[in-house]
Amino acid sequence: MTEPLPPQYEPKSVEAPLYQWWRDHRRFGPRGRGEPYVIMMPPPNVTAQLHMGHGLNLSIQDVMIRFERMRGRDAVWVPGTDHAGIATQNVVEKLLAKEGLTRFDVGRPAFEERVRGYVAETGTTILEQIRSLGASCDWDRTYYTFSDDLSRAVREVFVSLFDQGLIYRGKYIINWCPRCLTALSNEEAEKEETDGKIWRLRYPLDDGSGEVVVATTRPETMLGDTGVAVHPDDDRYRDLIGRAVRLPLVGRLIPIVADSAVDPAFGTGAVKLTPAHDPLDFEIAKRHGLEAIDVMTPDARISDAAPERFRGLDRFEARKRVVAELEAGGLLVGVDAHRHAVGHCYRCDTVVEPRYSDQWFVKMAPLAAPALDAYRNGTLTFVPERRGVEYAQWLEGIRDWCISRQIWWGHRIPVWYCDDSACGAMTASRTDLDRCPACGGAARQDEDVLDTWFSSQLVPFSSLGWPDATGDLARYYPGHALVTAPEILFFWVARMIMAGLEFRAAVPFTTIYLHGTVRDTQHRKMSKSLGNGIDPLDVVDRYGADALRFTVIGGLAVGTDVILDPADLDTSFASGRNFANKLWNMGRFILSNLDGPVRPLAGNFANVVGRDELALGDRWIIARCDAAVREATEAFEKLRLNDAANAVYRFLWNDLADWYLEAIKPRLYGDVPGGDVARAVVVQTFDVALRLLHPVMPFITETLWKRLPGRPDDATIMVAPWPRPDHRATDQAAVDEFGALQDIIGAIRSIRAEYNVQPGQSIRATLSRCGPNVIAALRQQQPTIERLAKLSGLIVTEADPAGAPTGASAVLTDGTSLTVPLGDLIDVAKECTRLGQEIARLHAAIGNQEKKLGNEQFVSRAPAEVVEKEREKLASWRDQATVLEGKRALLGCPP
RNA sequence: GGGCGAAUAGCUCAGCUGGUUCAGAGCGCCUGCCUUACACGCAGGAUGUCGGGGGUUCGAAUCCCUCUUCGCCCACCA
Repeated sequence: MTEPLPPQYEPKSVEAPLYQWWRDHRRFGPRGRGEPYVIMMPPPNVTAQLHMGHGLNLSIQDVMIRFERMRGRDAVWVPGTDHAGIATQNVVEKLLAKEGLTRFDVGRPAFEERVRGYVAETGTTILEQIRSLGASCDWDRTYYTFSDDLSRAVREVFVSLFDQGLIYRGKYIINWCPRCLTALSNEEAEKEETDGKIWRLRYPLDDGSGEVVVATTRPETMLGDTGVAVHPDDDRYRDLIGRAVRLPLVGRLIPIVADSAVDPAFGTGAVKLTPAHDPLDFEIAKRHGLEAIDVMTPDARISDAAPERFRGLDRFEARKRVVAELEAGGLLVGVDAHRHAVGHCYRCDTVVEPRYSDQWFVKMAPLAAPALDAYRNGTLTFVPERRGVEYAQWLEGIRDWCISRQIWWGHRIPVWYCDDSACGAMTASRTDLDRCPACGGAARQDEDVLDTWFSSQLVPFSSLGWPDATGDLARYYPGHALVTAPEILFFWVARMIMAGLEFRAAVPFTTIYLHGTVRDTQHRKMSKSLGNGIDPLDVVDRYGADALRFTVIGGLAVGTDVILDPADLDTSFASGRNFANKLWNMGRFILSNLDGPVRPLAGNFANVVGRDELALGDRWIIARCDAAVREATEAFEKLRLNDAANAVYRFLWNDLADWYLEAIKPRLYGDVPGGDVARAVVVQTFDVALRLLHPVMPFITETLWKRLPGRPDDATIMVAPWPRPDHRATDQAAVDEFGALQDIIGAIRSIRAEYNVQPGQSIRATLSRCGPNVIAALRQQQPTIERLAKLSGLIVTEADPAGAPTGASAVLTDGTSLTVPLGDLIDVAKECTRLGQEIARLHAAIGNQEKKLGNEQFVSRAPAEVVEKEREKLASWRDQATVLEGKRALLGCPP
């Protein structure tokens, strides 16, 4: 690794050897050292390749991990799991396509084996992809839905909850996806505001003496009506309670019941009851002993329970047909537009059908209570904070969790039923059964599988060897942070917390960092189906992992979305790409100028090189570097990763590269003495900056850092100590003096540009009215000023600029007067205008300031400090204006 | 319908506890430079009634109210 750096920054040639080296050395970080710091790895999508969301997620996590490791903690990733939701569905569909199968070709156990194999295969690839982003995960196994550990844990948990009576089975209205042919949890049925209609239907009384008008948004369900409900206090219907109506189209006689769940103000105040297809109807019907008639097949066609002419019709077809027939029969009173929330399947977006069905549930209230406490007592920290409110609200209103699914992959429910109907025992078991434990007869396992999140919620401990409580579990549980997208706050995060509290008596992590979504310029979520995605590996290929990481981290305020333009990668990733290149070239420049002796600095910036040997620029860059250490450290600690990244960026580019490196060139080249000190300082500050930046840009920083002098071959920045602030570096005088120098150089450069002075053309400048205390300092910096402002000569004088030659001029904030004689380049009229504008600007500011200070209220009420500062400002501006007016007079400008 | 955010340069966004980094950054734009680390660069520059209106305050991009517009979460009013 000691060959000279290639002149061109080539991401691949930087990343490939390091990646290999990290892997060979298994040196991503310490193991078993210090206090552990654990980040839960969210589900990597094993279906094909990472998407930009993963790129973002992995970058954030890796920054946190690397930061902690450098601070001496044993930071690890706990492998997450691929869940059987959208991701595994994709896996399965790919597998089916690959093997030319249809979903019904395969028996469950055999099929699970194949899924398992495929996942293991692609999982390895995904690991490689994850690492190519620079992610320092040092685990080498995949942990997926069908791993044996997880299967064991699932049974353990299921049986435990079952034995406590927290899992039960029953017939309830659940959300049903007619396309996936399975039950869904409430969370999986995504509500979407939809413009629909509400129909008012006429139901005649059985004796023809009148009618009830009911309102419905799903008229087709009337085929399954078994009653009509009204509010008991509703005067309009009081007399009808207990009577019966003749259900149109079907002819069934159904009762009118009174129930306070009915809102008399909504619709017509009368609700048709379809207990098999609506949760509220179901509740009401249960209270009144009404039958539930399921009029739909699993794929949402009208079933045999309905009159023959409707059978087999799709639900939406049936809706039209029912409405048409009612209208024809004069039974349609009216129809209104109605906006309401309709559930959609989160996997396939099909409209969910509420369906009466026999399913398994988890009783959530007892599990939710401790999880809510953990938030309220401050154990859990959400970043950003407001997500905690969502978390709490969800837990407060939590409903029982439907965990059974009728899909053809997943963990089977570990319950066995006795074949003998006389026995009828139902047994939950950790091991497979073939006989009924009660009567010894044949037993068969429940056909349904568990909601994927039932297993996913166990990952924080199941992946650490649970139920074995020693080893990794003892060391790494409870963990610390989870970084994920807010979409799965309820699906996954909340449930992991509940499961952790229930089975390990501790929350699995205390910090929950919820990052934003990656979107395109139209603010649409990036997705494969829309084709607006950015493949992070493509970005890595073009610009490098460091550029990708810097772009997303630097442009990411906590909890906000990241907007990237898939059509213009060059622009989207420009900040990271440019910075990577800049850093590379800074490294090349510094490393190629270390030929002379480099004296080490002890500690961060201390004094093997004596303080009196340091030049102003040295003291300044050391102070700036120390400030960057403080800023970056604080920002990382607060998880304000963008602030941290940008703080280091500013230090490296705006301070180190733009000013310090330029300032020390003569010393480095040996034109002036002090090269060894300059080398010591530049190595030291660059080293510190590389370490600060390493969490964000691991590859370039490692590559450059390893080549700094005095590094053993196997040294790695990954475990280099995190820079600490050093009070000895603080040097306000140097910051002020160097700042003045920057102002002077800036003013001269402005004049050069203003008058189009060609770079080759040498000019002179005069600084006058310098205070006696700064004049010595300025004279010392004269060569630096001349160099950076491209002057052929600089006169520094205490005198007033009286009699100064004609030239362009400016005044600095401390009242120093700058004059640049330009000979025939000068345009007196232009200069007069320029000065006039500047003076006008100052007068305006002076006017405002006088008004402000003339305000008795301000002077008496504002803190003395503030008032004093404002006075100083005013004095300085007046002084500047006076100087400029003098210059104007000298030029003979018209007043 | 309930809860919560956001609106700042052409674009994407910082601006944390009201007052010296208060109007900023990156990209884009304009002018001049291939200055031997870097043209993915250097130097200089332009651009904003900080969404509208009101209030609190000596002082508001920042705090309060209100309106407008977007967004997120939740919700069995059929």
